[in-house]
Amino acid sequence: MSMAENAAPLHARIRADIEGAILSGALKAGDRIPFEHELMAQYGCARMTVNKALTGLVEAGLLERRKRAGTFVSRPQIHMAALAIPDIQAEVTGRGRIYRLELLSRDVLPAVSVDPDRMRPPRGAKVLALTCRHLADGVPFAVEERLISLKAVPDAASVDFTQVAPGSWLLAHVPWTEAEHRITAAPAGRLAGALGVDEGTACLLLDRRTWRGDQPITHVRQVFPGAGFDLVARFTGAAGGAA
Amino acid sequence: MSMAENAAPLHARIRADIEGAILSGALKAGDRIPFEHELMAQYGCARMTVNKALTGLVEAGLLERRKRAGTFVSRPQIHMAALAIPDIQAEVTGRGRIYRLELLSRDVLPAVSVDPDRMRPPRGAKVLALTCRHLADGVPFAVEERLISLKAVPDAASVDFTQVAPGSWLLAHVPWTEAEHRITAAPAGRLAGALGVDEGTACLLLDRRTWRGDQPITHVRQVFPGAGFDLVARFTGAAGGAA
DNA sequence: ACATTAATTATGTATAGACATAAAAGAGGG
DNA sequence: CCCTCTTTTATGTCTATACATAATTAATGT
Repeated sequence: MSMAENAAPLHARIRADIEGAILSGALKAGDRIPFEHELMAQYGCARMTVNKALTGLVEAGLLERRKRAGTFVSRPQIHMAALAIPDIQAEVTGRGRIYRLELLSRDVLPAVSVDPDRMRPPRGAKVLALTCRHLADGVPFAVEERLISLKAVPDAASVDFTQVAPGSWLLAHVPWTEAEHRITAAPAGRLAGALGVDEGTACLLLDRRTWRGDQPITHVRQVFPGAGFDLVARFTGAAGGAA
Repeated sequence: MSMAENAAPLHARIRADIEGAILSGALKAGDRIPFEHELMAQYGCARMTVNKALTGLVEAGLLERRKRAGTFVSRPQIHMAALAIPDIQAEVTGRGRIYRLELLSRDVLPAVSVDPDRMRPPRGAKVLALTCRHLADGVPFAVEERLISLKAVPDAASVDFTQVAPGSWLLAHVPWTEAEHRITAAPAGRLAGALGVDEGTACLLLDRRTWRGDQPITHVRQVFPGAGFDLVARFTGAAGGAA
């Protein structure tokens, strides 16, 4: 066979056709797209194949379907972006710089309220409190203060956090189901010394909490001197879909 | 029939069972789950029904499948969060405060590079340059400097931006396909006066660009005095799935 | 005229079977 | 022992059909 046959499965082609029509503006929000039986005639396939394509587009939020009425293009996307929360070590080495970690303090504390208002606090549990400094080429890049619930992550007690960054270790060892990130700007304040900047220097504060079910896992505040670090979020509108 | 039959379709139940097993920790990353023919025996259904459940979990990123080998629980989720990019007016009124908009400047400029490195600049096109101040209860809440491509959005030339916030108007009138957000911390600098704070005050800078296809639409820099504003991102890990 | 009931229609779910495809395991040949 | 070829197996795709469900339209009874 010399012809370059269509490699993509048919349901993916149908899906791509419709997705393209919506993205290009040929189909606008509220428009009705052809009925399943029309599409199956158009593509010469079974209804299940059309249905698979349309079901996928519904899950991706591009279409809405109403029985007896038909299938319609959804209203514009929810205004959200995919924000890559950085693994600091990867971030530093990714810029071709040498990463180093310093453990400034390590304590086991009785569980103060790791989670002030959101979910039930771990009663009687203990908490591992760490302060770390991340360096790039020997220059302070970020300082983090972290609490780890030893009830949720007992293994953390025996890890040598002078070797592994707590964030990387947790990421690899502890799955989480919910996370909250809070991004603020603030002066360096009492961390100015550790960061090697003036007290008034504008810094990016990244507060991050993770849970597994309703059990808190960790709460970390990372402080980046403003000049050295941006958080970047890229978003591809409707095209992105599920993945 | 007095029994409360299972309302959920079977494929959703199968999916929920597996999702639950992964979330609860009964199944860990890398574990193999039963083959399709085992699941169809277990649930007493056809293979297509099992397949639909598993395909959905693959699209949600919970499972990976390899031919001949089987179906496996995926590695921990990609570390991304859904970050709600705020509509400032909604943000202010949502806090029960009175919103007011001031247009500080308005110019039509020849198209300087709206997009320095990413995508092709609009040749010969003109750009609408706006500077706005957002106030909450009469107090400066944010200042934004915005460029709008008049080639992409010719209607913008005739809009009265003393009445409508440019961001809200664009959101309602111009669909976009790609966006990039950059979050930084920086001192207030030359905008200190407009914000009513000291020059050195730590501020949150939100740089935001949107495109439609490869045509730039707008580029805005919004500056928030650090004390008044946080960006919050919530993320529900594996549980959330596609939607 | 109005409420109730029945028919119509598009989508939702499920089935049993078929063939294609990719990857792992096994068999043979050098 | 290494390389190649064949077989096996689980997933990937697709079909044709069936019945369920929800919403609209049409028919009917009072």
